[in-house]
Amino acid sequence: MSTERPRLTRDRVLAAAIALADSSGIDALSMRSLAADQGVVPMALYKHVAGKQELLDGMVDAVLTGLPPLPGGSEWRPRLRERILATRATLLAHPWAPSVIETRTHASPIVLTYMDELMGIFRTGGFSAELTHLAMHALGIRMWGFTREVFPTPATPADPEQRAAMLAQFQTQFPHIVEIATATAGHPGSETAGCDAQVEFEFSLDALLDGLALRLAEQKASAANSARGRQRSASPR
Amino acid sequence: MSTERPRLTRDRVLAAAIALADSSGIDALSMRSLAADQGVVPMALYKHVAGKQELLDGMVDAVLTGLPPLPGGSEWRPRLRERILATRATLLAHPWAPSVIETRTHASPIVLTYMDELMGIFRTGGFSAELTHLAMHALGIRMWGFTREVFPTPATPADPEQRAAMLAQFQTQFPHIVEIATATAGHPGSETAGCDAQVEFEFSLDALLDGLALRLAEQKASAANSARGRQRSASPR
DNA sequence: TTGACATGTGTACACCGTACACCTACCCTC
DNA sequence: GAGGGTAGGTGTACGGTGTACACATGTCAA
Repeated sequence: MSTERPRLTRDRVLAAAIALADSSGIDALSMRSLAADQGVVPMALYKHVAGKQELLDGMVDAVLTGLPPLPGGSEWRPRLRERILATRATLLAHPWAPSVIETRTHASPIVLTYMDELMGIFRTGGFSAELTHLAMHALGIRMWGFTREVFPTPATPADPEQRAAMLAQFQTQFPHIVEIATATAGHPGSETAGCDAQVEFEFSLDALLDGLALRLAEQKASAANSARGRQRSASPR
Repeated sequence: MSTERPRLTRDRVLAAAIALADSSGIDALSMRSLAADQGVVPMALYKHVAGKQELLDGMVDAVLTGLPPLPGGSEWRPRLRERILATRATLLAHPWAPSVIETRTHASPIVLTYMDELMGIFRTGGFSAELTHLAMHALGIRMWGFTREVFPTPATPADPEQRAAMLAQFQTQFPHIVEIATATAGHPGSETAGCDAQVEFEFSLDALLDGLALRLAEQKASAANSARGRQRSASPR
């Protein structure tokens, strides 16, 4: 008579964890709350998941499974751009994903595959192994389609009079912040918590890709130079 | 006879917290461990610090206080570069700083001052308010002198035979990762936890600055264009 | 039918942050 | 000097966390 609840599965546990984190936030996701959500005692989860860290690892893997297939072609830049923006689109559905990804300490095969594919895009695009390494570092967390927003806002007092006074003080103390905040006040959604708005992300990504394109050109030029040098020093022999 | 311990101060609490986090890691820093370290009961700390979050805020502020003065001049690029690298040098002494900064939700006046100064560097360098806004987003967490390393390594089995088998499997499954790992194996310190190695950080920063320089040139070009346009349409009147 | 094994339970432990009431020792004022 | 307010430190307690360990149960194979 107690066979109402379907049997627990690792996949079911992960799906429930994702759903719970999506709806109630990552802070509300504890082994206990997840167990209660599944109508089960906390320790039951440990039969399907080694612990909380492994649960989070699995959640990331499960989300990454939804990624579209790797774009083909040999032009590194559009391929990379498309890939990263697709990842962004996938992760945007899960506000907790950025912070969880950032705190992972071990890469699962799925994560490794993702990174290997990105490196492959660089390599087939003409980047040397060395330059690919640096480029991956330059991408950093941006390879996951988001950037950590470090634009925290100070607490504003509720009383409007006090707030006006604070704004006046701000005006003299942080003139550029006020200028930029007012200049871009019309942008809705630029205050998104986990991920920054689309336009800002694309700006950042494209600026970085410009820088990498310059480095690739330098690499090709120096390779051509050294080839000429080798030819020159080899021919007299 | 119990007057051995000097009186607690907010500054003393913050200094003790920083020292404890430096030596034992940020995970070992709890209100209880900090209190024990100071020979005091946990709740005593709350007389000087509102709570744990405020403690962490204060730790960041205390570290930032050690920053060198803002470099002068009007050339945005060397100024920005010097500023950020100086911040990096300051934060490198505190491995916990990156993760703590990332989790702050409110900006203290000290943090706001830092960001305002960065914006000032852009503005005096010719960036429009709008472009400065985007540039700050593009800097993102890199404005603090580090980038989150998202290069986690999978757990390697202790048994050498198993490890060899794993490496062989890696070779076929993640060829680019292996290629790049072996190509850059000689770099010591590239596995640093919180901050990436100096060369990688500077590469990333410079690549990004290249991209921003291009955007600044575009902005100036379009401003000149629209000025010409205005002149042309105004003169007939 | 029986036993093995996977699945779920119950209890317990050591932590965490912090609310609240209390005590104590100092400094300032009369 | 006496008195009192207050800042600093204490003790206890509550609700939360992850998870180790022993035990019960239910399902499938032999």
